[in-house]
Amino acid sequence: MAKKNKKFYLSTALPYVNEFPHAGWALEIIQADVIARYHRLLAEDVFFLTGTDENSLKNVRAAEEEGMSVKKLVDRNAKKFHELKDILNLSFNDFIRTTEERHIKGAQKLWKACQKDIYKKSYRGLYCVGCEEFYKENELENGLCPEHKTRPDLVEEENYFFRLSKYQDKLKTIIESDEAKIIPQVRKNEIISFINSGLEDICISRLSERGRGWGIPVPGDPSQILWTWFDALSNYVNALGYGENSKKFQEWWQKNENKLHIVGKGILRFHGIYWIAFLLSAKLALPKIIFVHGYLTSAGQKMSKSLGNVIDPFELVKKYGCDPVRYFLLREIPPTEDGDFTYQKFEERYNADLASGLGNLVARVVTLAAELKTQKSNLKNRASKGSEGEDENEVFIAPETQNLKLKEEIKKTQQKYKKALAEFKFNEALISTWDLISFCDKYIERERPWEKSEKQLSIINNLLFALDNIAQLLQPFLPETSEKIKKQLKTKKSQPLFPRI
RNA sequence: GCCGGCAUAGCUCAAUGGCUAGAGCAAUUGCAUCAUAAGCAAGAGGUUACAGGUUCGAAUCCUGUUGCCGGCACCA
Repeated sequence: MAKKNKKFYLSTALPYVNEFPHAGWALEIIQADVIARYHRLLAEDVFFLTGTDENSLKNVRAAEEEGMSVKKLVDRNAKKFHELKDILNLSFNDFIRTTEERHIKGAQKLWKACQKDIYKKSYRGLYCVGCEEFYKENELENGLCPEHKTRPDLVEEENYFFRLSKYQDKLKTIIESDEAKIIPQVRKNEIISFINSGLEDICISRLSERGRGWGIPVPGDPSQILWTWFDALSNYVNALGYGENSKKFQEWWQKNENKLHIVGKGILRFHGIYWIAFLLSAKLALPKIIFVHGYLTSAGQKMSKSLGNVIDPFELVKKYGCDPVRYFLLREIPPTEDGDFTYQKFEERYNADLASGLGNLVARVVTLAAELKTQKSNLKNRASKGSEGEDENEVFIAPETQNLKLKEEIKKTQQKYKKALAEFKFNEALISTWDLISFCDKYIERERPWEKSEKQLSIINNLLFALDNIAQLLQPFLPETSEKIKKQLKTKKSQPLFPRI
């Protein structure tokens, strides 16, 4: 009888596809990938979801600027986002686009499930015809549109509203008690203080003509489309088959405790409040954890087209390779705060940690092991010809080591690593791993395994054992490098992992 | 403006109110030569933003000042 593994569901946010992906998005999806791979290592069944948000008016406008149909634009850009899978070695299981039938069906089903909390009301706002956008009073410059320098019209239209106010107390309890846990604490506090300031009902539909008909129609009222956030958030259940109430949906969402959303700090409210409220209204299960990461800046500034400082993950990988990019983002950027990218910092990290640290250690150990292997097989050949095959095991990764100090060091590293990952502290998990690398360098220096001695074999075995463990720890972070190390330990053929820059 | 957070070595960050405030990177010197000029060791680097206060004792707690950051609803 096959044992049922623990299930683990995680999602990234869905990025707008009005532009190509930048390195900030790479940060989020790489963080998610590490968590997914780590849980697979723990022998859990993992479902890792990502995708693209395509119904936004932003996409309509981007298409107009480029003079192409919206469909064509979102197809082209969504493809680019999906290409990151190969470029960054991502292991997501599903990629949902909000223009897919399964999504549309699910979003409309969620709307109907929330029906008792939805009502129609007229909405008044300041509307700029040029921008085709509503502005708030404080967004205007001297009462004029900042873009067109014209006076916006006071427009009134009927929209559907969601009774968010009704859920205020319930939401407060859920967030405060960690029934849906927001990590880190500062973000949780922000959400609580936002709830405490009083929740008003929110508008969850738009007039269809404002979006040129692009968007998901409100069930029973085709003159309106779903507000993009009501639409987009439902992807987390739609990909599991909420639309047709599939077995998959029941197993992975309704009956599964381990559900994680990974989001950027800018969209926390949509997840920590609105999404929870929609789920409560529809009487669906709630996510367990919402992990909120910071943003990636470029040379200290926000990445923007006009500043020309946007970091392109495709270029980065082309120049340095996939694992160095993963390593930098996970090691250098504090997981829950903003972190900065510069080429100088990138290359410093690369040379110090990857080339001189990990790469050099693997090279020296593999070379030592290879030399010992050659010596041994020469001796053997002189004694008796052709007893091949046994050599392989002469110098091999010992399944155990007798060196208690090394054993203890590895155990200590594993514990720190585990604790760090449970708290999404990717950088700290890597720091512990690099402490073990440094321990090995000191061990080599002390034991001098390049000198012939009786201990030589056991020293090198110990090192191979340690490196095998290091490769294992690196697997979620640097999957390709982890494989390469394991292969070199086996074949004893040294090949530079990270050539110095 | 209101609320919250942060300020520690050149850089990135540690330090339940308690030993001489610690690591890594960068830089200096010595040792080593298995290794990708990589490794190891040592010394150097500090008014813990500033000014007060509480305490036997403060980076840590309190007050004030300065600076930076975040949140403050429908960003369609």
